Amino acid sequence: MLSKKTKYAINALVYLARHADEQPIPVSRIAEERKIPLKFLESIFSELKNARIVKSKKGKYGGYSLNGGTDDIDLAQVVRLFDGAIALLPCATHDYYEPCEECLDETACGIRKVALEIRNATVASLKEATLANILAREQNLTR
Amino acid sequence: MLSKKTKYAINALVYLARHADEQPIPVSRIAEERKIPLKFLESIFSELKNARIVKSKKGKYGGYSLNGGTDDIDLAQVVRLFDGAIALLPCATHDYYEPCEECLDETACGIRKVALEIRNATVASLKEATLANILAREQNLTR
DNA sequence: ATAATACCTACCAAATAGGTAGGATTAAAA
DNA sequence: TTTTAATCCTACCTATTTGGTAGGTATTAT
Repeated sequence: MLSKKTKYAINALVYLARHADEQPIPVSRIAEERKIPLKFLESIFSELKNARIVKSKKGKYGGYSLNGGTDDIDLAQVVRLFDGAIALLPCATHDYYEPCEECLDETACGIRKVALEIRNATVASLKEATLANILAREQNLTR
Repeated sequence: MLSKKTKYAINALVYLARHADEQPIPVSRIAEERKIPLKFLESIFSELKNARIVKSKKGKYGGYSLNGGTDDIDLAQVVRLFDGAIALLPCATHDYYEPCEECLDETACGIRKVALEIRNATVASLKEATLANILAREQNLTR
């Protein structure tokens, strides 16, 4: 399960993508419209900015905007940023790799093979899910 | 990421599957061989028994054995038992379903569609991963 | 009887999740 | 130049979950 933080982040980014014309948008507006606790969302945007997924404009009439096009931001980036590794097992991740303690031969481990299979499929789906792709899915009700 | 509890459970079940001929097997033996804390593993087996995934024999020379064939037990059952829902979002699960608070039209939600896609693929992989299948993957090094 | 096992109840410490509080800094507008 | 509205920063907080431990009771083969 995704954490609330990740869910909030995704919702906020989709909101930014949907209002790409009127940016920058203040956090307060997103917090209100999407019913997300303001201070919590502020800290989320702080992390999104550090990760260069959004950029900010300070002061009055400031706010956040997407850093890059809606095609450049996908859910794999966001999930990794807030929830860490995507795989079910540390031995099946690329970025957060750790071997299992009692694994004699990792390349022969059946459990790991399942985990790798699932990880590959999940990452592929999450990478395909760019903000543009999510918006397109919402238009296209025939699914 | 799977919890340690789930990982321990999977490892213990694979151990039982691998030694299907010499059952029942005491928890102490699995704990020792797989380096799992004994008391913790005991509580895991208690849950596995409640879920009728294993069966027990009390007293001296007792222990646990698989309840059913190695084809009947798959990772979806085990993961659901210990970690709960498999999907990334509550609105994309069958058993643990909950709507999103701010979702106006769930059937049109792009994020949910991604989550459903991933869930379906993940559940399919986990169901395919029976204990028999895992053992087969370990034999078959050519993957 | 004894040894070895499952089973049961209670407790516990550390980490994580999900926030809140209070302000300092910046920049546009009046 | 003051006001307003925004980001940014530091610190704190509480509840839940995770990953165990402790200490025993009941059961069964030898």
